[in-house]
Amino acid sequence: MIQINRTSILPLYYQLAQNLRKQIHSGELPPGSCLPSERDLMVEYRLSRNTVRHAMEVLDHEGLIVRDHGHGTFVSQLSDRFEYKLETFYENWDLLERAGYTPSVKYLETCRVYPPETVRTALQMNADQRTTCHTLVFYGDDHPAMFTRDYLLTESDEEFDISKSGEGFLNYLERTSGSRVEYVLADLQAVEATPEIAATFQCAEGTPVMLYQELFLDGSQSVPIAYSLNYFNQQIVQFRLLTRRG
Amino acid sequence: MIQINRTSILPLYYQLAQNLRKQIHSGELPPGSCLPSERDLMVEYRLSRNTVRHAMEVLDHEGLIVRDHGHGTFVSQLSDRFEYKLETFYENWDLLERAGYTPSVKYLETCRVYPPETVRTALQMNADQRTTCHTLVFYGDDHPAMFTRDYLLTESDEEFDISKSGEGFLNYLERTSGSRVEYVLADLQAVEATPEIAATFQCAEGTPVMLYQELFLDGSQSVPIAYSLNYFNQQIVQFRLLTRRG
DNA sequence: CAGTGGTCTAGACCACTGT
DNA sequence: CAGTGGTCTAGACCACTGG
Repeated sequence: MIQINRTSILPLYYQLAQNLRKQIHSGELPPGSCLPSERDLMVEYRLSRNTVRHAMEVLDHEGLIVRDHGHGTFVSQLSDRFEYKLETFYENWDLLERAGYTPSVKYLETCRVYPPETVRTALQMNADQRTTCHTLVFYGDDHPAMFTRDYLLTESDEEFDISKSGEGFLNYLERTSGSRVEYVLADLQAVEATPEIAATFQCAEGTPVMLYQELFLDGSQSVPIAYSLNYFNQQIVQFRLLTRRG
Repeated sequence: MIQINRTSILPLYYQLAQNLRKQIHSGELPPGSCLPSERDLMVEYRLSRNTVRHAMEVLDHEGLIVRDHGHGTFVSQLSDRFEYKLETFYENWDLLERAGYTPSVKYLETCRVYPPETVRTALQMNADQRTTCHTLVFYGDDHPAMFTRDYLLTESDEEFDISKSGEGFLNYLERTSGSRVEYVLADLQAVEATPEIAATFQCAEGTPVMLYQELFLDGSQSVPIAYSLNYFNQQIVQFRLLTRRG
């Protein structure tokens, strides 16, 4: 039960956080239940108070626990009511899993194209440059959930077929670009379903759909890596997020 | 320049963060510029390293700075490119200010109503209970930006006219409910403009608009305080958010 | 009151970056 | 190499909550 590997490369606070996360997700620590006090965890895991607090801060920021001054630390009662953890981004695949679906992907095509102007400027490109463009459809329990078009700066025209390789998009992106994706600047709009989207989602043309655009950035926030257009089928996935007071 | 009040009620890390925030917003520390190292700040403000790091963590979570291991800490180059700070929520008024508009509000009406079922269940109400309902329109530079309908649990049928009182919605909410709003569970949908919305936004009926629903919660996450329907005019305000790797 | 989380110190060592 | 941020310790005192 108590498992901290002191020789691991992983930081101790990280291992403790992961341990508690598992206990929460497994139901061992159900929503609303009380966590051991920081001092108890100190003794139990033989860690300093600051290290225990570091772990708690991580879980706190994720929205998984609530800390009540002078009272105790409790498992959030909302932990299963939002898809978007605080301040983190997700791959479409993971979003579907979090929403309780079994994800699958249909790969449509890969090609080299001159991107739309919004994409071009976001990626800081010249007008004569082309991008690699992947088009995919994600399914949740075989219902069409997301229509995705990714524009990559890399020259590679390697096909990206997640359904075959099993490789996540972020992994693929980082492997081909050599950069680590650290930030995503996202933009959310309500738009009318184009014929392409309507056919995919089996809805009427002009139906309101959510367009989620993502600009992938490295740790310096100045090197764009890719741009992504994601149309969401609201029947399958919704945007639910938990925010807190500033 | 160096101003830390050691007798203040405010924590030292908080004062340091506030100091740096001001220097960033004033342009004294422009985007991309390098902050003093943690050890320099230690000496400059006569604080321990941990306290300095605590301040940096706060700014980091806000997305205001970027920390680069072995290199330095820098002011984010995106600080003006997203409306939603990480993990925090905003009042409509503040959103408009952040987007560069001069906000104003038109107060439409206050009444006691039986709320829609989604609202009723979110607020954990019985079918025979009524809510106080406020309807407002927010303007940015006199353009209609948000159409808002708030459902409050409080009995009060006091009119809430922000344009007269100058009181923020959160303040009003906390004053009348006696609870402090600590969390907002939000839900984002693309919907067709109803006749009411179309008239307000001066767009065609059926145009896709963004519906942002908010459930206001107290610190325990178990006491609902209010529910809010916000229709956003995408011509005026967009949802742009910065997320980071989990 | 005892117990909780919140703040703070003064050290230490490590991992990483640039020159 | 010197300098940066990342992790960790072992203390201390405070502010708050409940019985």
